[in-house]
Amino acid sequence: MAGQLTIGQLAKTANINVETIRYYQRIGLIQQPEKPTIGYRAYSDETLKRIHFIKRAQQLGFSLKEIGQLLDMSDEQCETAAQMGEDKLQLIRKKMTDLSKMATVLDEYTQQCATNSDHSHCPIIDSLIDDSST
Amino acid sequence: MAGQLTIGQLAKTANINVETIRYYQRIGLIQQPEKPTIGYRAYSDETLKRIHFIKRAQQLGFSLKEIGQLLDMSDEQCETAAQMGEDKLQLIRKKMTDLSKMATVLDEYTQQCATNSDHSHCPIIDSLIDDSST
DNA sequence: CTTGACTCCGTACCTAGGTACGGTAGTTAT
DNA sequence: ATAACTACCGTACCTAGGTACGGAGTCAAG
Repeated sequence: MAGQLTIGQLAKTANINVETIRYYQRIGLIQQPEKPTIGYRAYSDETLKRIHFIKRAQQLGFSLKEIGQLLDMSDEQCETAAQMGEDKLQLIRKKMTDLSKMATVLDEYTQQCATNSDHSHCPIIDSLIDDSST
Repeated sequence: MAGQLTIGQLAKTANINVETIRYYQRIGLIQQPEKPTIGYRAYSDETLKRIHFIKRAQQLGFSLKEIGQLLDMSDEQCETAAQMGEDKLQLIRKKMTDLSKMATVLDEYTQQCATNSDHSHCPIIDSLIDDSST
């Protein structure tokens, strides 16, 4: 069914903004259908699938640029896709350890704040000023 | 010592770009010293400390806007600082679980790629297109 | 006293991922 | 056929965190 949607219908179906679709066209992520002599441009559900792809890939942490590369790949380049996946995985793991470190330090600071009886100083502010732990 | 640095010296000491200092001044994070009639503006090591504060707070995941708020707080507002710390901590933990989910899915995909013998299809691409798991 | 390095200042540009505006053309409902 | 929606299109604007440029002033060394 469907297969022939106006940009507004496509936007609604994909749960995305019309302007975003137009933006994706501008940056070459999706193609703009030919404009018919009569009526509006018709979007196929190929395009809908493509948008779903984009959104899912975004959820996995891929940038639009990387998503473009993924979309440009044909199946022969499975290794490239796999490599990109692994690279991204590395990056995610790195981000996680970074965040973990942040959390540890922040947690320590807020704990100090909670048990702070001297109200003339704030441990958080002091820590950031004095550089005793970073 | 020191205490009287030119912007270039300050930048070098703080290991930061001159333009970045000027940017921080523009957005009000640090104050621009008065321009003397003769010579260049002189930066104190108060400013240096402030930059250190900014950089450390950034490492903890605070935005420049939030850092501005932290810097504006006097010690009476320890509770506010503590609250901001806890809020940020929550956010970090949320980010971590999100990343963890991403990693799980990505890992699964790349594993499938590694054991893929059918070279006419790439599991990563297929997964993103077919939406069988998201 | 001139050359090179540095400061000062405003303004423009950059990435990433969009959102908003405004005029015109085309479509649908009454 | 006229109002009320949409589509179409270019362009401007937004956040965040800067970086780059260009001209003019200033300073220190040779």
